[in-house]
Amino acid sequence: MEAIITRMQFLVKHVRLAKETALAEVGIQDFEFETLHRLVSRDSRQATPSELASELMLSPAGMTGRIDTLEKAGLVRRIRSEEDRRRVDVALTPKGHDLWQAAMAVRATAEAEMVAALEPGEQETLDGLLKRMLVSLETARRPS
Amino acid sequence: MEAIITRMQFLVKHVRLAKETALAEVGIQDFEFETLHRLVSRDSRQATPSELASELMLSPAGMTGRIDTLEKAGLVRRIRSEEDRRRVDVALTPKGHDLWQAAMAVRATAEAEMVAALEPGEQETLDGLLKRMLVSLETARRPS
DNA sequence: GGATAATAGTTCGCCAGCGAATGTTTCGTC
DNA sequence: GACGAAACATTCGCTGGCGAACTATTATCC
Repeated sequence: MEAIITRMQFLVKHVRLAKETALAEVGIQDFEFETLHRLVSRDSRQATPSELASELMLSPAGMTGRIDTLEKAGLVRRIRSEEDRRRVDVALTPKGHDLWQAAMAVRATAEAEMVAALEPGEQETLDGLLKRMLVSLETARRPS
Repeated sequence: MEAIITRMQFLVKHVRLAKETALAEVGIQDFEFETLHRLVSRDSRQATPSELASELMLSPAGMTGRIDTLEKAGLVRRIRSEEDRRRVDVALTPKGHDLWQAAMAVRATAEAEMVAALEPGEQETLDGLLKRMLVSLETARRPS
């Protein structure tokens, strides 16, 4: 039981390092890519910092920092919302979209390396188990 | 396939946060506990920084920082090796051992929460899959 | 309708970890 | 036996992220 967590931690760390070195070839960092990825997965290609922060399990302060970096690199731009002027929309720039696309290719190979040890059927089993654990955690956290 | 990695990352992050808040009650941080834990799991109750660094997947510089913190807190002490004077042995102090023991209790409950969603049999399945992925990564990394 | 609370984002100070460079000590080799 | 290479740990500068305090805007309620 304890082994499960330890092993997962190592696997995650391993894959993160592999991904980082792979992404370096495209000239982008892991946390930048991850943020762009969340943006792209949205229909509108944009989201508020709060939404991103919660999806990425990041503190608001940390999110601001990330967006700063991305904006300075020209991959993203901030747009103050008109209806609610407290809010800010983070929108993907064309440059950001291009870089995301380039990064997608190298990322896939880096991540595939880890799962390659398992048969397709086993991968499904694994995914199912992980999903159930996640769902259980989400629902357990709700009442708080 | 991509989902597997994403879910694992979230689970790991989740359990790390839960563990951190739990460990705070005992007055110890996650990275401190993790280091103590590695020390305790050794017969001699001590290890060199390099050994710890590789076991914890940490850079040498990061390891030095951790040991500094632990030493300042009196949980650990540095002993220069006599045979090889480049080496340093990190040894657990009585205080360190006590704190580790207290931390073990709260940690267990925090980590168990995550795995609780699965039946014992499923836990074994999961552990087996994870283990195989780890072994595969280790052996693949060897030739480099 | 004006005081008060809640919400969204940012700033500030701090910390753990990294990479690169450094100081020591030991090993290999000639 | 001396000298260059390798091994260990550390220092230094930097960076991403966090919590707490702050600002600005909107919602609530008497």
